[in-house]
Amino acid sequence: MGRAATDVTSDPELACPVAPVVDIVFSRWTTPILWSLQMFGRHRFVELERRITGITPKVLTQRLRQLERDGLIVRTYHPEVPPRVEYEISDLGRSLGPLFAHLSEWAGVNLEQVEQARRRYDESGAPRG
Amino acid sequence: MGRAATDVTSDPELACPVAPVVDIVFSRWTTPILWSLQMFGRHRFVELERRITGITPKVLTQRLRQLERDGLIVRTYHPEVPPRVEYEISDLGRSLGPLFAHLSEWAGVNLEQVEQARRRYDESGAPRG
DNA sequence: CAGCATCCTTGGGGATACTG
DNA sequence: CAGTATCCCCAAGGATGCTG
Repeated sequence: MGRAATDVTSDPELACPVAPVVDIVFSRWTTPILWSLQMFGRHRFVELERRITGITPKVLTQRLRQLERDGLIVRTYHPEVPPRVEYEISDLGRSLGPLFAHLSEWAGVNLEQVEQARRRYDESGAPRG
Repeated sequence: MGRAATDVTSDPELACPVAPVVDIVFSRWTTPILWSLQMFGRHRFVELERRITGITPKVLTQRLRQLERDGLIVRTYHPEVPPRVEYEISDLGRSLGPLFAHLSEWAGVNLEQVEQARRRYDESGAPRG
């Protein structure tokens, strides 16, 4: 799915062991989706659509399918009128929790440094050479 | 840089605290680059180009600039003939180490489950509804 | 409601060629 | 060597409209 070119895994020695995870967990929009399901529980399609600002239904569908296929979320179809579909995080998806915590902790500690570096670079740091 | 649309941070309450990190750390090709510098130390441009299979010089330059701007790597220009440029990881970049370890540990434990889920989905799991 | 179909746009990357 | 400069392409993503 997606970026075949990133598949550096073909060369075992030089492979970056993080690469496979990136395609699974950090595709566009996936972290807000997983985050929403993780934090606020079960969601219907529209609820996700509303919660995640800016996403279009088409793309939301695509991402949900991908996440379902990867086993990170569970989709439940209720054959009613009007139809109702619910998405919830799976155990596998929940296992990403500590990882996300780690990530947001890193952000909390270091994001300011990154922005500082950017300011410095933009003012005077243009590459000499 | 890149995906402005992902900037869900505008809405504080619903914001996914992980989102900002994603743009910084998990852009395309950044993890192999950081991984190489982290694991094998200082690199010249060609060395990186050779180590990271499939990347083009143009894109490598782009990513290196981005990482330098974000303060995750340090670029050193040696005014010699022929010119020599060296890239190394910064302290800030090195602070991602535990995170990467966490990621690759998650991969080790759960990647097989993901692939299993995919196989199951592809065989019989097409969304009913 | 929860989507799928269709059309269209865009810009990230790829390929190639060229300099200081 | 370490990049820039161009050109080009395609697939992710947006917009819109329609169904079970």
